[in-house]
Amino acid sequence: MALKYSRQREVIKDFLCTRKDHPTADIVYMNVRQEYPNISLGTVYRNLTLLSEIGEIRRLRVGDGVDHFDADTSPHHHFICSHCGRIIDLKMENIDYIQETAEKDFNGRIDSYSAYFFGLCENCCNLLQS
Amino acid sequence: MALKYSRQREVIKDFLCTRKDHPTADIVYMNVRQEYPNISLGTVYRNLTLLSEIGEIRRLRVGDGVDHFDADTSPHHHFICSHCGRIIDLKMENIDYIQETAEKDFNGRIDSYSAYFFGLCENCCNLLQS
DNA sequence: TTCCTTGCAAATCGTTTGCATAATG
DNA sequence: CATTATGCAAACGATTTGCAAGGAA
Repeated sequence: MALKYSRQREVIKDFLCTRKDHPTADIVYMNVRQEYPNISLGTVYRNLTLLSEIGEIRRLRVGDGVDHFDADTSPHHHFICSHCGRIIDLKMENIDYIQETAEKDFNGRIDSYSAYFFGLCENCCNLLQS
Repeated sequence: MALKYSRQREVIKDFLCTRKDHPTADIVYMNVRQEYPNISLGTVYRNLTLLSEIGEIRRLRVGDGVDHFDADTSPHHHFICSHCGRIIDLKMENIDYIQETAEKDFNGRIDSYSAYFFGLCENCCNLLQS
């Protein structure tokens, strides 16, 4: 299964790189279609899956029932606004020791973890208190 | 929307309390049906949703595309085996300070967080190395 | 009698897949 | 030429919903 070049894949990746709001497949589709009008939704899904399998992007399952995608593959955590659903990158100190904490009393092997934070984003905070 | 008693809801809740493996709606349905043969899947979904909304159970979205349910609503974290998919309760020291860590550089309000750990469970560890 | 809950089936939503065709190496 | 990728549409799996009938307060 050697990878072959595809214009569609390039456009998808490029688009994702311009965004830091973790778009869904559908959002990617709608945007990419403006530059590449007859791309199909299936192709978008296939490429997003492929790109995340080879580690070029990350697939985020934040619990809202829809997959989100992130071109930033560096280790970082996310905040999800319970009001508007926005997903925001968190810049925070390393918390990898929670993995060691979890390993202490566990019979098995822990390889990774994911941490999601929930609450109100700055926008919604202001909006709701006014 | 005052809550009225329903036998179905009781049976669902009772069943969930007997399990610590975080079953899906479908598993709940199949089991409950043995005691209550003509319950419908829709009713199971409706009650699981209702029960989690009033805080009597917890809905877990671990990222496998299916919702799992947990009768244990006390704060605790979960481990998901990447090989067999099993979801296991973790008994571990409190790590709530990761929320404070996250709050430090964040403009907004963080109310909660969820942490999931991934790897191989004890069973699969042994299985795969033999 | 009010209105919450049910069973049933159809609908919805996000995602995946089969297939014939097009593009890459 | 061999093989991967595409567009399209149909299929899929999990979950939700509309509706008429049943049951609790």
